[in-house]
Amino acid sequence: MSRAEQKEKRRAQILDAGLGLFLRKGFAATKVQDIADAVGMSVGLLFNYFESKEKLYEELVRIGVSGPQSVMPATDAEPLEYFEAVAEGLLHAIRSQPFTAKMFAFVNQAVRNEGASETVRGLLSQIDTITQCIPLIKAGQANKTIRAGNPYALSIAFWSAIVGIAEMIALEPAAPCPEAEWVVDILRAKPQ
Amino acid sequence: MSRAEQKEKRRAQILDAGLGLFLRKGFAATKVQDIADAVGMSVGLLFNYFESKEKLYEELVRIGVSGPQSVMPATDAEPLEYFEAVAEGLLHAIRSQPFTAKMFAFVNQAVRNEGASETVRGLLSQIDTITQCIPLIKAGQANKTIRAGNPYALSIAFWSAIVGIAEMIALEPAAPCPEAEWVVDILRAKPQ
DNA sequence: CCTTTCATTGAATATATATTCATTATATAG
DNA sequence: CTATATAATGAATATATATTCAATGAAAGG
Repeated sequence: MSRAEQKEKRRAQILDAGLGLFLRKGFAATKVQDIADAVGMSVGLLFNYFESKEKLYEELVRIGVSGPQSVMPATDAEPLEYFEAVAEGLLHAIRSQPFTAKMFAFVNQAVRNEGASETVRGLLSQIDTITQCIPLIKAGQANKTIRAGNPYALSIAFWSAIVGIAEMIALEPAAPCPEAEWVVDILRAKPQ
Repeated sequence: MSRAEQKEKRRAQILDAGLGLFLRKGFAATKVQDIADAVGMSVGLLFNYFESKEKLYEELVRIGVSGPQSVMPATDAEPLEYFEAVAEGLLHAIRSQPFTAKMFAFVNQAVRNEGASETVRGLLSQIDTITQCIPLIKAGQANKTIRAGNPYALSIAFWSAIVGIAEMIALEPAAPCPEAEWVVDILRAKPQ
């Protein structure tokens, strides 16, 4: 293995260990010593790969916001079907890819957490899924596939459930994952 | 106002400020200086009321686990109606009582957070609402009022939604609160 | 092989933050 | 009113943790 490959692998190990620890304990409660221990390296060495704990965190946020889970593609699909597809896709990814589950939960935790650096807040500001979904919910209400009610509140309910489930599965991968359909029923209009 | 009343009032101010800050930033990221600033007192004085930051946090957890939101009363009621009552009651409390909303979100955050002291973990260990609800969900499935599916997964979905909504409303009281009925529809069996 | 580069270490340093304490201000109780 | 208790302060101290750095080891490339 070349030096460059070694370096990249080491970097990935640190990022993965950092992701798990930041998710479980939060930024401030995670010691660089914890991360170094998790990877199996000395603290000093960790600083050869990342300038600071803050920069490591930033890098994870950067990866998170560019990942598939943060993408809300424009769509012409029927709104409720769109939410079904999003829920199916996310829950499937969460169930089958531990890294994706952790990253999804991490980003949503980072969004809520105040006191992040300016850089991090800037990266995260683009993510406001709850607000972005409101027009789609209105469209679904217009064609009677989504129930009546405050669209913002409906978006909060739907995404709270998705994010909460993701956190649970990320922290306890052995727990059974709920079905997407159940969550979509938060939005679905009752027949008649 | 007597000295004793003064002291009690001051103590309550510290607890309330601490609750808000711990909820927003987490234990480690919250500085005693932040709490003192929020109350409008010097750091030194804060230590006349609480032995340490840790003890202040413990006291909040103690209050939280003894509060109404942690109570899962035994019941003979029809299971789905029970979940309807719980959702109604909690969401109403969360909507109308900021302290309750914050406390509910705080306790659920504390439960997930690793690295708490032994004392705190002991206090929190009694709370495992998700597991406690499983028998009730099975009963509801037996009488066809709750949909088929893994009861544990159903409990996760239901409580993830409730907790997520509580966190959202606690952090942004101006946001519209979802209806209890929408959340209960995660569990509700479809007609026929 | 051997050399040279770079990964790696852990102790030393810098920094941030919890906690203490000597002192001052305030207000209660008598 | 005054004496006294206690509320209050903020600078000093202790401690924990991030970051640096000089020294060592290993292995890639010649």
